[in-house]
Amino acid sequence: MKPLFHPAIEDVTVEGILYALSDPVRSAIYADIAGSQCSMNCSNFLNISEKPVPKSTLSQHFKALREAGLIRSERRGVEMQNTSRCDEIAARFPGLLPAIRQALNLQTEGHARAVRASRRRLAARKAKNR
Amino acid sequence: MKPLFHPAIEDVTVEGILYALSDPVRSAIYADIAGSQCSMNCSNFLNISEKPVPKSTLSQHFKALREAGLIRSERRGVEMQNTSRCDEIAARFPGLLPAIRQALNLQTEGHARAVRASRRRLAARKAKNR
DNA sequence: TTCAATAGTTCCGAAGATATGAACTATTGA
DNA sequence: TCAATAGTTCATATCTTCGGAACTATTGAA
Repeated sequence: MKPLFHPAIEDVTVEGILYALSDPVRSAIYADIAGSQCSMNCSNFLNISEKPVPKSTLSQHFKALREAGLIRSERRGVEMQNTSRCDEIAARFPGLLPAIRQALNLQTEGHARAVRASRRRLAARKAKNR
Repeated sequence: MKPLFHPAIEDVTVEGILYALSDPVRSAIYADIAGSQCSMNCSNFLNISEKPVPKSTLSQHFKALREAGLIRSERRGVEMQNTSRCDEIAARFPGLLPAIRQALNLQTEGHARAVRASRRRLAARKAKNR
């Protein structure tokens, strides 16, 4: 197998990072990898979205994250070990990734809150109509 | 003319912001608009890049920034007045835009430094071969 | 009012990017 | 050696983006 391409940290661009994280599937994958101490393999993410993501698509998403410089992928036996390169990126662009992560967290919290509120409204309406 | 669409601030997404700013022309436009007190019209940006950007393309870029929630565009006489919505976004996603702006600044500084160093090397080589 | 100038938008075809099923490669373990 | 597992690559259908040409809105001058 061809060795996978990883850019040198000085070739990593802000635009590349923003683009890689501008896809909901990729930002979810990245959040998982960056948030967990241990490394992750691709198959962990087949059900990351509402509908399952095909593995060829998943492979392309990992490639995009890799080529943006966000993750490092190394073969470990039969599967891939994916780790975040956030320390390197923090040295080059301090504060960028934490700010994005925080914003993504706020957004999912806000979304969860909206879903809960909508469930409450629905339940109230049902109770009223009983 | 149809009134231009601007999303409500609660419909603005992190992914949308990242995507809008992941294009070098758009991030340059946004940096200019956010960095200046006064409003900007589109024609200011025809020469924002190395090669001039056609106005139809520029119009699409403004649309992308608008629909991501980053700017507000209003007609002021014959031209458009573009202003940043960064205050609204700061209330929803605190710290996100400043972090991105800082990273983009670091990157252009780094690039300028690399260009200067390369010019110095070139000059040194010329002097040596004189 | 009419016309020209200015500033942008919209339309549309070409070129480029993305998603995904199918086929392929690499590794492990039986 | 073979099957199972994990992921990549390929081919192609689909979606996006770019940019020239045509169109729209506004202003100011004749």
